[in-house]
Amino acid sequence: MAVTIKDVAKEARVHMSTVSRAFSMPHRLRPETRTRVLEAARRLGYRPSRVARALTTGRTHNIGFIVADIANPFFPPMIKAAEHTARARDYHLFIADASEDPAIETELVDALAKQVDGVVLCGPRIANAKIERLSENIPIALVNRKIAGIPSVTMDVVNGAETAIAHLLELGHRKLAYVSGPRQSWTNTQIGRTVAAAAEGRASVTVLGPNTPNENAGLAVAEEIARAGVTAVLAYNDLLAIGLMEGLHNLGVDVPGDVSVIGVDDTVLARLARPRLTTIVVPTAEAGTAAVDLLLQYTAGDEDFATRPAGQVSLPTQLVVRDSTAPPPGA
Amino acid sequence: MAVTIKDVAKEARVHMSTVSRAFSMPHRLRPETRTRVLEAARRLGYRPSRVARALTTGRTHNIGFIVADIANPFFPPMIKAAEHTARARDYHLFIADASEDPAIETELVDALAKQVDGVVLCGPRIANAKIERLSENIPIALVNRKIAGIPSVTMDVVNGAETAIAHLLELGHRKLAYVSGPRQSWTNTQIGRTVAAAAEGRASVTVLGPNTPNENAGLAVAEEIARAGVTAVLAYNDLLAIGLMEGLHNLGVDVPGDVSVIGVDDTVLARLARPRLTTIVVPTAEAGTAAVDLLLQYTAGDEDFATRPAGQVSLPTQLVVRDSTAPPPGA
DNA sequence: GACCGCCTTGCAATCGTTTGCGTAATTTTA
DNA sequence: TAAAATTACGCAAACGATTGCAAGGCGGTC
Repeated sequence: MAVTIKDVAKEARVHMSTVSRAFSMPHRLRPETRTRVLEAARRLGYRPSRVARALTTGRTHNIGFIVADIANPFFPPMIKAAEHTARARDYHLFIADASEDPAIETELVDALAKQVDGVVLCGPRIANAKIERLSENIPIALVNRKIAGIPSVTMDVVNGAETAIAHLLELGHRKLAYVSGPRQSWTNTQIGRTVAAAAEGRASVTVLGPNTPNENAGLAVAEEIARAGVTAVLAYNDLLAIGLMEGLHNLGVDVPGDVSVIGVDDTVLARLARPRLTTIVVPTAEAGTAAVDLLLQYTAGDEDFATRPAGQVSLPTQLVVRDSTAPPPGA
Repeated sequence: MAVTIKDVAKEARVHMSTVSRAFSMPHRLRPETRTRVLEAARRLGYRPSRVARALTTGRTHNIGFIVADIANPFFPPMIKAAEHTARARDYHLFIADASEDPAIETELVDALAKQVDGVVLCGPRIANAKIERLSENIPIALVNRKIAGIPSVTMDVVNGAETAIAHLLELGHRKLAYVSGPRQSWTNTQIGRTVAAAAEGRASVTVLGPNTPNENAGLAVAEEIARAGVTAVLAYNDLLAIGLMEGLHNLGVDVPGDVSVIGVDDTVLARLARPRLTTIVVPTAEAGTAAVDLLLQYTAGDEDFATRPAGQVSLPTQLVVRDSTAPPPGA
């Protein structure tokens, strides 16, 4: 039914191998035959079958892109950037949603392994050891996780969180809280540690969580925050922060009058929420691009990929102060 | 390197064809051999190669999912639902972002065609005639577009827009505007027509656009709206509506005091914006699910797919009234 | 003018499965 | 218990490309 290399060969009166070469090694053909073949291919509307090609070459020209939750507005810009740069390199992207579940994530890697050249794990919830094991079978690149020997791009949330805490301390806050995210999130532990260290000796820190990083969880944690008597809170991400703000509002607690709130990610939502959310902006699109480039360069060449050096990129973050932070009451 | 059907055959002391059958037609094997094979496969960690399988069967078990703009919050919930239902049917999803460009969209269909069993076009910007032509070569399902003979799921925006206009008329508005979206969008022309028809003889309608459906375009159109002297506007989608609200705010025009604004889609943003946006809610997740199910049922069986009846689904919409609509000034 | 080497192209094996066909083994039937 | 019917499994040819090898043609060199 579909037009194959054989049809083109017949049309151009050459052997299939010549047709193949017209596409993959054009310089090895006499210009005349090359154009004859290409012309025939054009006439017939021939497109090489990536499936068949993959079988012999071992390269599918596909990438798996696994995220924790597509609906989390943190991911779409990253996916978009990743898809665009992949396409520019002549690669296609499988997208899969792991639903914040390590088991699903692992299964997804295994399921995709045979039909991709590598996979990028975004905000993986899998344990390091397991990732290392998986990456023996298939090239893996990480976003928001750092493991020696595995390509990764991370956001410098340490610096971001330090800046955020400094901001709060400067405003005069002395009783802080961290609304933490998923336990398996690398970013989460990074932020948690940084908050503790940065506040050390200057303010108290209550940690609440772990929480699923969505608005409902933020909403649910509001009461606890109100009871805790803290005057400022840093949340694992914008979703939690926004849910929290809504919850506090429902409780009659004023943001930022009674308590200040800071998020992380600077998703579209941060600008839209009222009060507009002070947050740590992370370069998601750049991360997407960097991840596929790192992966592709890791899989390039034909020596065993595991022996090649794995690139590691750290992207800068920055605090953007909006309306959800202010001095504590009575200051 | 990877373990193949041959390795399993050797391990289980049977022919490869038996291994193949152990997976694809287990009932045709003696229970004893079947378990022996399956056991061997398990020991070796064997996973059939979908690539090789695709070559012989002609079915890749992959679906292409093409959207106009991944970053538009309208799409992620749809993609997520589509991916989940596809996975439940043992299919994987290629995602591609057409950047609101018909040429890219067409190219994407062609590029993906050889490695998918069908593609879902979400909010296509391609002309009907071209879609019909493409769908001769590869099964296509449509979201937010209706073409005879092609499976499609559409949102009943006609009813939604009628309700929205009725709402505005009842509030007392007599000078309306429609901020239109992309010219090639089926939804856009549906809404445009409905607005004109519903207002006929009861209110004037100014149409502004076409516009790229994002916040910036909405922001840019604000001045024109202010000058037009209308008291209520329906926008093609939430993004435009929200950008418009921001633009009006900058101009000192009060929403909903001076002009009422209604959006379409009910993305997360609608609840978050201030004033909270009155909008038409459309069932995006259901659409994603329905689209892949329609496509899969369209591609099932082995007669020529073009001869099979194409399912068409219309999903209900509904107006949710929030804070961005009110009676016109002086009413 | 014979030999050598390069350039161009054809030949055929291969990638990992599936599947129609054939045959040996087993069960059913008479 | 022999013949017929059925079942279980092996054989080998596809699927659509890639690629190492070889052969033929050609020009250049001595």
